[in-house]
Amino acid sequence: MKASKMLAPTLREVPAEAEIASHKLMLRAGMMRKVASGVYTYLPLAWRSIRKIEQIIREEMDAKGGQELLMPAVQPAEVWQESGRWGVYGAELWRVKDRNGRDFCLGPTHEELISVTVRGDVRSYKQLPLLLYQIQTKYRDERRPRFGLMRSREFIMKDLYSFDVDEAGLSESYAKMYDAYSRVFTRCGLDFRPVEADSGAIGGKGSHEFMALAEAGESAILYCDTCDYAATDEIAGREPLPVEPEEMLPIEKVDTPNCGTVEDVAKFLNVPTNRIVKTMYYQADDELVIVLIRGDRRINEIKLQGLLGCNELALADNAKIEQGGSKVGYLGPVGVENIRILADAEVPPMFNVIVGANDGERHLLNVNFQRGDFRIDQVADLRYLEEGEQCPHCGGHLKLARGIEVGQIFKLHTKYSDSLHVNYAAEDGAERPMVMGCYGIGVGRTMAAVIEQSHDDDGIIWPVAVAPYHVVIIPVNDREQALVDTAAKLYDEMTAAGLEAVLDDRGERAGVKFKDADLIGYPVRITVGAKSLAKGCVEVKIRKTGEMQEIPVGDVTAWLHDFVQAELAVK
RNA sequence: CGAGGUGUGGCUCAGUUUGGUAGAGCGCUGCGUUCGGGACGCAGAGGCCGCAGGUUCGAAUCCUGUCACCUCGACCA
Repeated sequence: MKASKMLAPTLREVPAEAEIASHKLMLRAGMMRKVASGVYTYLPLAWRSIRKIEQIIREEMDAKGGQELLMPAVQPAEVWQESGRWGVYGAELWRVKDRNGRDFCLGPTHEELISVTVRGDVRSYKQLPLLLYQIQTKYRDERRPRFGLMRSREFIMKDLYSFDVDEAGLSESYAKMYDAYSRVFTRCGLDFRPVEADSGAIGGKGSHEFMALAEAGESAILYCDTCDYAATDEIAGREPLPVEPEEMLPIEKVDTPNCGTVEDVAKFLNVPTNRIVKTMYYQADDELVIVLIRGDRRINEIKLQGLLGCNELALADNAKIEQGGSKVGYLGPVGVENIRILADAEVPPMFNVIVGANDGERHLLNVNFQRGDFRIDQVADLRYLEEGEQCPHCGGHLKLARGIEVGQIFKLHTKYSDSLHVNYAAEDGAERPMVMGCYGIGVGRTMAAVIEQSHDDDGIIWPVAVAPYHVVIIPVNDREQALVDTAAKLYDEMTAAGLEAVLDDRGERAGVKFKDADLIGYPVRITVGAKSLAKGCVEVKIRKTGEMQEIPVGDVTAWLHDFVQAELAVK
């Protein structure tokens, strides 16, 4: 590619829309442009990287026996109604109507369609297992698109679906994908961790997310500093630690004016926040429920929603709660009737806790569940684990990190094969539901994650495997014919050798070319200058290390070939 | 969905308070000088100031509406 004709409009200034490094750099390097909120055009440089990531994915999926197909982005409402998700998916499902007013959606995922496809054409256990995948544009009408390709409304995703005869088969498929995903992200040059995860709206039990570690990541993960435990903060949980027994004291009601928060109460009564039990009212669909949790903990609404099995979950309106002397900030479980009370597992064993009194600005001291002071209908793990807590596996210390979710794998079991009747005839002739799994990779997000992890003040530092090009060749002065000729010769030679080269033949000064080369992040830069050429050499600079060396003109192509091969070898 | 903010040339922004016929830097075009880390000079091109109404002799500027975009929040009783 000649730089003079390449559509890579680099910017000196950062467009106002960008917040994080990867987004800024993609805009500045002339890789992408915004069309609407969360909707982008991929310019040629970005598209080359994306195609490389896709190719890596294809190779690894195919290596596990995956077959690529392509389903439509536009999906009729009927199949979503059949699976029951038309009603529960919510506002993120991008719904559209055709000219006749019939409902469709732009697919956010393809469990429904793949199920319909498979149930129509797969009948026998002899055809299983089956691994089908596509790389396709997905749509999610995010309430808040942000960070460029990190969270966009239209994005490219690889989604693979596995169909097996039984759970053992699913476990095998799942293990294959776990391995394939690890290879994909390793080849892309990412620093990542697979972590135990919640299966969210997709449903089913058993899931891992592949997290690219990055401060700009939107997800929090907890991992152990001793063993290999790692989980998203959404699902991380552990058994409560044993509590030291105490003598149960008589309940006492005390005034706690202007103490509407746990911190206020703790300060006012001079006790630690973990002596307090918070009483939270939630609206779960049509039901009002109470959740009790230790004062220094945070309720994990994902766990709560999972327990309740509701579609909508939110803190209840104050108006609904504040009846008969109760006041938000001074709520408690004692004496409450007709409302279901859930408690985090840490709560029941506690002694002499402080709760709101449901009576103006007062709290109760020395309340004990074990004495029957209040009722609990259901106990469960409902909280977030915090950094520094003991690891649930080994007792080591948990650390918190942020990550970008670049992939997730799920065991769906028979969730969709049941609702969508994806059955097969087993060896004994009986009809059984197929056991399914689904496995996604955010392609654009993977590219953004690579940049997020690999850049410096000057620009992107592409790993060779996903770099738009391998090398840029810069004649340092366009008016010296020997330099121009040598650069052109190298360019032809490298291109003929199958290397991906850009010849910077623009009539720019050297400084501009160097700046752009660093910004765009070519792994290798070859500078053709008079001094080196006098010795029959060119300068070769490796972007990643900054390492510079002079190599004879006749040897550079071979050198580059070896360099690229070495970088592409999976570590 | 709630709160705040911003819409002026391809990009970054000034001008809006106090209405008077549209600016700067970067980028772009041409010429010249320069030429190894975002050069300089001269000459140009490019904007119905988001859109629609209104007030006014006159609106980028004031008023009303609307759209888009950005940020924060949507959570601890």
